[in-house]
Amino acid sequence: MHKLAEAPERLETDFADIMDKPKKKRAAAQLKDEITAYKRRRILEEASHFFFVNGYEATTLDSVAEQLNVTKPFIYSYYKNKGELLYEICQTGIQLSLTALEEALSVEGTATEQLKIVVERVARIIIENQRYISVYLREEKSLLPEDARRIRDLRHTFDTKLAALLERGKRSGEFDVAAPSRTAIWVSGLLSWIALWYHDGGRWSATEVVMDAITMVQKMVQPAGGAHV
Amino acid sequence: MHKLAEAPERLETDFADIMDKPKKKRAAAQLKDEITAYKRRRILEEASHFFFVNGYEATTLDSVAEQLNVTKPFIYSYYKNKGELLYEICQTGIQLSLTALEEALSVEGTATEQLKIVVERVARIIIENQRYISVYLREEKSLLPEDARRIRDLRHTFDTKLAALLERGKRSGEFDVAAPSRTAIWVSGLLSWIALWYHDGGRWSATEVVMDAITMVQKMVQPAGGAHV
DNA sequence: CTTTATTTATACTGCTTGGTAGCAATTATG
DNA sequence: CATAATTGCTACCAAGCAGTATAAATAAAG
Repeated sequence: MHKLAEAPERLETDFADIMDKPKKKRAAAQLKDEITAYKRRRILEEASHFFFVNGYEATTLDSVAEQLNVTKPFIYSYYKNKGELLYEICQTGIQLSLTALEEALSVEGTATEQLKIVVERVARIIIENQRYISVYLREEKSLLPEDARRIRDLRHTFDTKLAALLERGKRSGEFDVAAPSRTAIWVSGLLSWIALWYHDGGRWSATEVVMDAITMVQKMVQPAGGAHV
Repeated sequence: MHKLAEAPERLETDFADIMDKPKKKRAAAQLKDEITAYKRRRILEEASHFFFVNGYEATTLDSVAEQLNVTKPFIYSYYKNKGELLYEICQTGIQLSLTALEEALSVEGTATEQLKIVVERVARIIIENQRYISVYLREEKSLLPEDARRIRDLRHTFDTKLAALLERGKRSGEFDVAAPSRTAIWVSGLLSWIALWYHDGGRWSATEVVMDAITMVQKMVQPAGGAHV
């Protein structure tokens, strides 16, 4: 389930330090960093689970530690406090969505084709990372103001790039949108809503939800005269 | 700002008691009940404000009391505990939306006309009662299971009635919706999203948001061949 | 003007929990 | 194997807060 090999996200390596030491030590240091990163990820996963199920304030770090079969000070040696944990969770969720959008936008195609790919990929990412994203949507008020700000900036970037795509489709005549920047917010809202609403093992499968989302968004931008082909 | 005259919602009057007493006493008892109801409303308002801004768990009843220039035991003489306050807030928000929907549905007209009225009125109610509704969306996990259940039932009623309207429009050929019950959920989600996203004094006015919501929903149900007239 | 009932405040408790100081165990190093 | 360094744990504290027992103040009743 959790392969250690699976790439730590951030190796906070000290370059000066690395260059000073022989190869063996460097390799050892890298492995250690990977292990550290892995531990951080595991803590984050379990924390996000509890935050998702019980809410941020109602979750005790003792319960998170217990789930990991460690103790609270263990967590504190990897994160400076509870708030940092929340920030990482929220940031991760939004960053993943933004990355998914950017990757989808890099696929060549008409605005219509691109929009479909965007909605499909982002919706999938949102479902896969539901915990992270819904924790963000619910607990934004628990973030430190500067942390909340940073994440809001990411969301704004998301909306802006989406708006640019709609603008392109509008100019090409594929879409009928009065104000692309405003429509982008509704589309982005529709996608976010999935995180709050989707329930694993619920009435509808992930695939059905993704397909529905595509249909809904297509209709939201479709010209009154019918879909562009 | 807060007129006492403005009708208490629930007069928990004991009828047997009332019938036993002369008119004067009955009138006095009624006034007392109105005052009690008013106090309850004021507590609820301030509590919802704090829950909205800081979150449920992060809000202390001492701070709510201070805002009202009373003390914590005062609150406890009108609500049995913090959880009851949360329940009333969440319930109020969803009940208002449902009532708005039902009233809108009682207006005669084609499915297209009715849908427009529904979206307009519900969106307005959601904006006006944003605090109550967004507290519900964010703090559902903090509710007691049975309370959460009761409110989910209200939401389900909402979605079902909305689906019936879409079904009617589908049969009349006004709407193009593959599965009304599923589309209803997206529409209901779009409306709920307003509570999380709208910001008083933000970039867009309440009226603009309502108009946008109408447009979006109309497009979501509009047949590929263009809007029905 | 008493007396009784109601309403609100004072003052407290018990518990939870974020966070930490200092110790034990484990691992790496020469 | 001895020593150094890292990593994790035990045991604790201080603060915050939901909830309450009880007294004071106020209003109603006679």
